[in-house]
Amino acid sequence: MSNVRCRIAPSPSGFLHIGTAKTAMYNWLLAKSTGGTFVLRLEDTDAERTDEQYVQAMCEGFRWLGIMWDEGPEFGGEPERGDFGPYRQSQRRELHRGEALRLLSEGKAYKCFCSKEEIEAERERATQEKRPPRYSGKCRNLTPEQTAALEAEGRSFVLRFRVPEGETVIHDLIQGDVRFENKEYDDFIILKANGDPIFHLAVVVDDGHMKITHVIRGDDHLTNAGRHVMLFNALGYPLPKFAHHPLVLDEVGRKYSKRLHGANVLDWREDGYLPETLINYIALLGWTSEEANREFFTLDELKGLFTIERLSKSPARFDRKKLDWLNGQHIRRLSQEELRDRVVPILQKNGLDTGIKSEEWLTRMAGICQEKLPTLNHIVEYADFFFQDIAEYDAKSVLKLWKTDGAIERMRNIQQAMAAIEVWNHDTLKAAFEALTAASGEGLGKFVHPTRLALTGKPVGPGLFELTELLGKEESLARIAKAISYIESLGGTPS
RNA sequence: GUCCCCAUCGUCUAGCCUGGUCUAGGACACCGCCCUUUCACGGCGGCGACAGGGGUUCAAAUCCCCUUGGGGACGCCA
Repeated sequence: MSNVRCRIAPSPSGFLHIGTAKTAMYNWLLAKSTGGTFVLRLEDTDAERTDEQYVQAMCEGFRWLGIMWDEGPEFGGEPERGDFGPYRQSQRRELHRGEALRLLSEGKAYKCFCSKEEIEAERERATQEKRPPRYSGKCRNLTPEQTAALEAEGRSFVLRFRVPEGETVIHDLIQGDVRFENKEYDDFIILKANGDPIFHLAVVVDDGHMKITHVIRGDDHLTNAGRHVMLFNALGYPLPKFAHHPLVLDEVGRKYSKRLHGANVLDWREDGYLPETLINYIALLGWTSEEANREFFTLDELKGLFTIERLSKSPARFDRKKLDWLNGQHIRRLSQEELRDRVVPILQKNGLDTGIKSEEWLTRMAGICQEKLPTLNHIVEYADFFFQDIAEYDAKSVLKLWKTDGAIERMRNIQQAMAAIEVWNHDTLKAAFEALTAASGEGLGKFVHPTRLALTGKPVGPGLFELTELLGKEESLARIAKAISYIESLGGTPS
């Protein structure tokens, strides 16, 4: 058991963002690969943007991916776990306040009476004059008398951190040493006028008190890390190790916006992707295995292979095509039973009554589709004909396969051959079709494709003999008969 | 505007730290061919990159600098 403790500290804003998922997974992986502890802490300090429903939605994302926490808040009926709670930032307000006040008493923070409007105006002026927008430090050197006087006036104040002189270095596990001149930071607020802590204070206090040893997070926090290091030092907490990884970029290379489809990891569930696929893909979005030329990983395998050292410094774009490929790989790796269980609900959701078939039959159905499915959702396209009559035949295929000379004769031959089969299975069907081709001297495809059209209404799907066996003799013959009368109704055939 | 980070095929990357083994390897995508009942899978092959410029060095994708490009941060949001 190591003492590694890492955390994911998302702000519950509605759903689990793909970038948050990636950060969470790397932290989880570090914890799991070292026998450490993975903590979930909700950064719900911003009351206006927090809602229990958001928490639920986000945690469902984690749950789907299989990234569970060792310590975390009570949630969805489960009790709080861990000795460092509470795990909701909003419930740690007094601690944050206390630490802020401690900094104040130690002279490491000071009261600032500037109004929001003043600050904003200042910032605007700076931006217009193309200066960096920073707090002027106006209240930094207020005398105790001035402070008392302002307070007596009833002016509200915030607490600002007194940024020390010098330089701050972050020994980042991914980025290397990153140096900041402290001048680059203004005296940032740590406690709002209403007494709530500001993010920077809250994270540092919480990370400190929760004994977090490693902070892996997006490099949008790299500049914040400077503030945090100063705060850790001022508060007298030991410094955790930092690792800032690049953000997930969308397909055009921008920060993956939360408005984009796919920003929510559950969008992918919706689209028929396996959680295994997302795990694998997200891992690859910034990490490579030491073992060269390998892309397929399960969560469990990742657990054994993950090291921070193999995390990449450069940002990666999201590539849908590669995700699709990976999804196919993972689908093919499922057992037929697993695939069945994942695919049946999708059929049901699409109004197909799977209850009319046995479990065993559904397993076989999943099996014959397995090699073909790019996503789980494609099951509808590949197997709907098993559960309902054919509404219409694919027009293009009709033109190509049925609206031709000899189409009817061909179908009748097929009908005859099929009707004559006594033991109805893949092999006997195949033999019957082969006999047909032998007799006609034509390729197998000449018989297979029209039959597929008759049986499924489509040009694509599972292997014909497999599907026909599963459809059953009676139903298959009924559909062939129906197809023949349809072809007849087509009327004259062009030459 | 200021600061920070990044930079190898279209995309994800290996290699870079510890220069020579790199006429730069793999994967996705794309294009051929093969297998084949379509699609998919699989097999084989092809296309395709060290951003540019300066150094350092006998030797640079690998080290240094500049430029360019991309990203991020500058809230009483987190």
